[in-house]
Amino acid sequence: MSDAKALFQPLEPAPAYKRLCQAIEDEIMAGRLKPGDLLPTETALAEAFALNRSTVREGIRLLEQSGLAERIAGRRLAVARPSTKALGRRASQALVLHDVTFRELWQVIAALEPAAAAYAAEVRSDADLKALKDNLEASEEAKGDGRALTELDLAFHELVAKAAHNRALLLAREAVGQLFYPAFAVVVTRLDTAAERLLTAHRAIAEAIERGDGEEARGWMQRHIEDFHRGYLLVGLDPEQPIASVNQQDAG
Amino acid sequence: MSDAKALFQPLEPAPAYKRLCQAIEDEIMAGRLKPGDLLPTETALAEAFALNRSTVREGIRLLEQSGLAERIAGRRLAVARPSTKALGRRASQALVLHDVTFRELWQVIAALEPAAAAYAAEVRSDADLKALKDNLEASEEAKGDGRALTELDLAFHELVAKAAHNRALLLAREAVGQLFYPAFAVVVTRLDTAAERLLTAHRAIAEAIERGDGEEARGWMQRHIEDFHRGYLLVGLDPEQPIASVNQQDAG
DNA sequence: TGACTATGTTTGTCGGACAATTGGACTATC
DNA sequence: GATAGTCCAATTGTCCGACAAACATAGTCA
Repeated sequence: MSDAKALFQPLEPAPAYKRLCQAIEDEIMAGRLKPGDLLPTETALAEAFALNRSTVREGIRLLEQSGLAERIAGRRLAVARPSTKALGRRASQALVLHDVTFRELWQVIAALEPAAAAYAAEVRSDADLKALKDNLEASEEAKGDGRALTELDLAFHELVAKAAHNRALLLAREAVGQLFYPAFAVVVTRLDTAAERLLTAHRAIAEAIERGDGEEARGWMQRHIEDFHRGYLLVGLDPEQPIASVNQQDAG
Repeated sequence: MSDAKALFQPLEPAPAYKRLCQAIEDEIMAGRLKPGDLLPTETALAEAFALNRSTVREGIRLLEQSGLAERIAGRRLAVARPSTKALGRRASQALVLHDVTFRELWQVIAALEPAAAAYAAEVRSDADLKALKDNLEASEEAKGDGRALTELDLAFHELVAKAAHNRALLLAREAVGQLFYPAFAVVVTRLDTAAERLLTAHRAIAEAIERGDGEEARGWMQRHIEDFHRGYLLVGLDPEQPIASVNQQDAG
């Protein structure tokens, strides 16, 4: 039994619409279809693959959803690169459905963010730096408004990651970053010292990045992330609960 | 012009098949549809949404591709959690299409793997440990076979991540880990010292995890990852080239 | 009881059809 | 000559109806 399973491949008994999707996907991954290239029209595809247009359309939906193709100018279908945002959204969604806990997410950003800060200090551009400073300024003004400050904090961290000029890093943290929103909002809102500590850390990180001091940036970011964890505990939330339940948890 | 873009939202007259997908997705994310639940049949959905079955089928394809639904027993459609494997595959694909470089991927791994090793040392189960030891044993025997050793190395790192019992971490590294395969194969094959160094590191990591010594595990893992980077350079590959081009690069 | 068959259900695929939208060519107006 | 309006062809979104194959179930037969 197990031998047979190892011996024989699935032999492609997939429905036609899946095979069509796979075929186009292969063309894209092989580089024969480049991002931006227009795909044939549905009727043309139907003819080429000897399938009905309905079937072709189903296959196209798969491509569309995987981000490998998108409607250009509302109409024609063009090859595209899956966007970081969309992928991050999918990943976040999946993590929520898997009841991922705060601890799990925190451990990931605790690993990624300090690294991002360090690399940012090494390779940031002037535009990156300006964006960080603008964010700092806005944060100073939003010090009282928990909701706004939360969004600015998330934005700050994303800007740091962008400054590191590393798309893999950006994608990885995008997936987990968004999920912290509710948790962070609770901490910032309930802990009156949180806003000031946050700003201190952000200022220090931005400054270290400006000076090009990677180790300093890494260290501040690490403490900043650990601070978040402490805040989460102080506010009375349980790190072992699914992140999706933050709204329900009694954080009184 | 730029004002108009900021003023007006897209207004979202999305096609029916997208709205259907969104509607079901919302039900899932709200928890009213749980993983495992059977979705209505296509005809039932068509009736419920007052759409044609063809249109419903297009919407279903979107759900299917996003991993939120899958065919159970070949036929009926059931709510599902997007699998880590599938998500990782999509992410890998996206990274390749974005011409992500070795450097970018390596920086992510360099941040994640040491953390994974440290956490693994703290929370690993006996089964995790056994899997690691089995892998070590197999690796000893495959010392000569570059191809096999490459696969075993990737497996070892995945086992470490699994031992950390952190699904977010697992997902993040899955996306980048697979992409290293060709790069790693080249290094192991061309550098005759690589196999031995690799085994030494793996042994030390496994031992530290067994002892529950997180810092030791982290340290060894970190050096192990840095070693990989050195090997990549020694073999003559350029870290700033897209990872997808490893096969083309002259690594002589 | 267990194997077998009949039947209805559900999906995969097909063919054709039509309205709405869009891009482009063409024309009219200032 | 540039702009606006008009028309036409192409393309997509949606619908309708149909049928074969795979499957689940119940009923049948040994």
